[in-house]
Amino acid sequence: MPGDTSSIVLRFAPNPNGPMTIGHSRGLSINSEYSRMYGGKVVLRFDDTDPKVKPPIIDAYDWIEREYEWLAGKAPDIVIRASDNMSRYLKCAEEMIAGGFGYVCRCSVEDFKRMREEMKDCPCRDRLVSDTLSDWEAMNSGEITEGDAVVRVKTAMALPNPALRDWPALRILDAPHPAVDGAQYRVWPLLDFQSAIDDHDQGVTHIIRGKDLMDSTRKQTLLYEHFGWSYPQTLYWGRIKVHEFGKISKSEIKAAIEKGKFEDWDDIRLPTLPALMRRGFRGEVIRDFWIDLGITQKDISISMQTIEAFHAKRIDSSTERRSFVRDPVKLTLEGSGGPGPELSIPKHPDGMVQGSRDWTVGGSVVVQSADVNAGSIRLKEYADITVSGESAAVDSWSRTDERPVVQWLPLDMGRDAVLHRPEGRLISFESGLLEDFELKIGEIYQLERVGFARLEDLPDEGPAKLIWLHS
RNA sequence: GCUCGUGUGGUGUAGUUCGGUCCAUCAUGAUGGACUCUCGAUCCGUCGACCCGGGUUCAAAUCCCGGCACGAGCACCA
Repeated sequence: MPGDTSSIVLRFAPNPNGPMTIGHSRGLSINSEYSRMYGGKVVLRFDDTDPKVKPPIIDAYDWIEREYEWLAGKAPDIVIRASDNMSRYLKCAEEMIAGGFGYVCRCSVEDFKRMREEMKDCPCRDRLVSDTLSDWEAMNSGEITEGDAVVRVKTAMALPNPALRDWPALRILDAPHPAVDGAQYRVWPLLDFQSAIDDHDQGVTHIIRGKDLMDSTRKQTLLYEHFGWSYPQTLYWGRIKVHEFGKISKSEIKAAIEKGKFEDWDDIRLPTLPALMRRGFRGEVIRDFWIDLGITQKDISISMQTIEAFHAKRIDSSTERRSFVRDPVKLTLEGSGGPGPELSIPKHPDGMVQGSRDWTVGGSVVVQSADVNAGSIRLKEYADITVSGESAAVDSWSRTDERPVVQWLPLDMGRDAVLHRPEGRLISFESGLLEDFELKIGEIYQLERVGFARLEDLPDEGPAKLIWLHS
């Protein structure tokens, strides 16, 4: 990391207009990891100064703090809401106007766009400071209506980069803010202005952000020069795309939820952090995954499968096994001798999880219907059998030949369960019998020959609810 | 259109600052085999890349010039 790293201050600044998504998780992982490496601090700042186009959701402040902790493994060092700093932004704006490096512009959007293209000064640019100051007051008092004026930072209209030419800093918005008292403010700062002031006020030393914000850095640097501040060191990462999800838009997800296309923000088909949490992903594994990828400015495109493979590898050795027989068929066992009714099966085949699952085998067992077609099968860890109709003859207790090994359950050991599994735009429901041994809500199990799943609910009445994690 | 950024196997990366130690690293993937009473894991092998074209040089992934491709910004969004 460049610059003085003796006591770094980083920041992570989401908009609380929904929970975080997998996209945010990269930014947060990288910021929190750098903070850990250098013994620095992270400011969690809610950039919530657009009550109109991206209105904050009041619950999202808490969601995000929880998600932060889940992913980073610790709470943020400082939590700030931009909407609490409104008076500071307005004061800075006034100072900017009074200092002559900002002005109130009353041109229409189209007119200004044209002047920007033609590199021509806007007529509002060279008005007397006193005139533009009175316009500023009029903006705040309500004499100027929404859309009729904007405060711009005076840079230069001849700048080669069109994005930098007299960029907009504040605008009028007549909309209530859910976290701010009523109609207290009319003029709200845009991101580049708000964030620039906050970074300075909060003593941010390093900014690590997506390279789509490179022009923000340049805009804000120009503003810092006006104020005589020095800009933080800045690092960028490239665009990230997850194949399965494409572009993620919180407002589109919100609309889809309202239309009933998804259950809620934690619908298991969604790329949100609540959905990932619900499926049983572990925050520190997701974090390690992003850190493994590193930060480069290259645009990258990864598959959810890559994340899942990484996750499976990390949790495998600490995840207990359970049997889950889908589409079960009941078989009556006919045979004598054998190991007796008590059976002990390890919680994990390699013994990384100590202990065993103790089964009591009665006269009946269940196997998956697709497995009985093979005729001769081996009930794993138990017996070689040959199926005929609804009964099965035990050929041998020990493994004697190459017949397929199948999952099974003593009938009395199973309880009804439904596995919920995201299948693209749909959710599939697979019913079966789940091994009823030391089940705990919230726990992740590897369902043998099926995959990893989280046990979400274990009602007294009705089937247990399993949520698919990954294979 | 203007501005900025990025190009290394299918995917993600190391190496580029300061040219040689790079017939290019590691992981994942694909594939062949061994092993295994779930999936897998493990072990052995194989496949596969420096965007293109010039230039400088004894020597270029690395430096220079010119293309090309992709991405982002040019919002009264964040």
